[in-house]
Amino acid sequence: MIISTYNVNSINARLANLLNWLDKTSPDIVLLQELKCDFNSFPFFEINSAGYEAKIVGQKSYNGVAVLSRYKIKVIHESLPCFEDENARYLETIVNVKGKNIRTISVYFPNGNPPYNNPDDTSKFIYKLKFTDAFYEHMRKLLLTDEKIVIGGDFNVILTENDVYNPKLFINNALYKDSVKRRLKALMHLGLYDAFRTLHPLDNGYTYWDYAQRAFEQDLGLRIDYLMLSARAIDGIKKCYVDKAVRAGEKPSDHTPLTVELEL
DNA sequence: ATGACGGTAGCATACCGA
Repeated sequence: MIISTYNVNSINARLANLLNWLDKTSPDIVLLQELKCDFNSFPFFEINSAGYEAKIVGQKSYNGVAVLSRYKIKVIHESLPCFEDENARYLETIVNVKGKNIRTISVYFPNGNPPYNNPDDTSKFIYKLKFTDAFYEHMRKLLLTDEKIVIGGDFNVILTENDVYNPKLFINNALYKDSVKRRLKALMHLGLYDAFRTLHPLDNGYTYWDYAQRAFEQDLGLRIDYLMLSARAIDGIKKCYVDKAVRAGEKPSDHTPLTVELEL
């Protein structure tokens, strides 16, 4: 079972890139973020033709998340329960793989930094914390069960100094604030396992490089995309890796896919 | 502190991102 998470930064701008990657790597389940399109603009025909069912929560211009699968997908939640949100950031599904259920969640956490033209505006940061708190509350309930759960997403959190090319540059950044890191650690203490770190304690594991200043060529990256697995799911882990070739390819997203291989 | 650079909306330039 191969499961990937990928922030595509517009699925329509990334369609050739995405289809090429699906063809080459053939994941069973893909969790996408930042579709940047509404339901009617989503390329269902092309995705279905590639052999994948797609369930999506769309939004014009911003956000948008999807679950793609070679197996049947049942939608459970199209937004975070108990959280009023106009943004499309959360999709929870159950995928039935040869009689076994796996709960899959695609999530796009808020960035939280202020707009450039208003650096004192904390409203986006407050929204980020509220979204994260609501996510925690939902996970607390979900993780009382004994299910196989795989969460893939752009968490917009730099957890440690090993997850960023130059920690000093991010001291005042919303991705690296203590209150944000504390919340991600609290989530993990509920029983979510960081698949990449479990297998690779020392590698940087960057999944994002800024488009500007040739950041990718210099490996000025951030590890902000995560695959978080419940205990039952991490039990079967075989491999976990970042697919840097996609970021190096034609017309890339600023993120690259992160993949886990598991026994169900 | 600002702007790289890229995407969207929509037609010039503003907003968003991490």
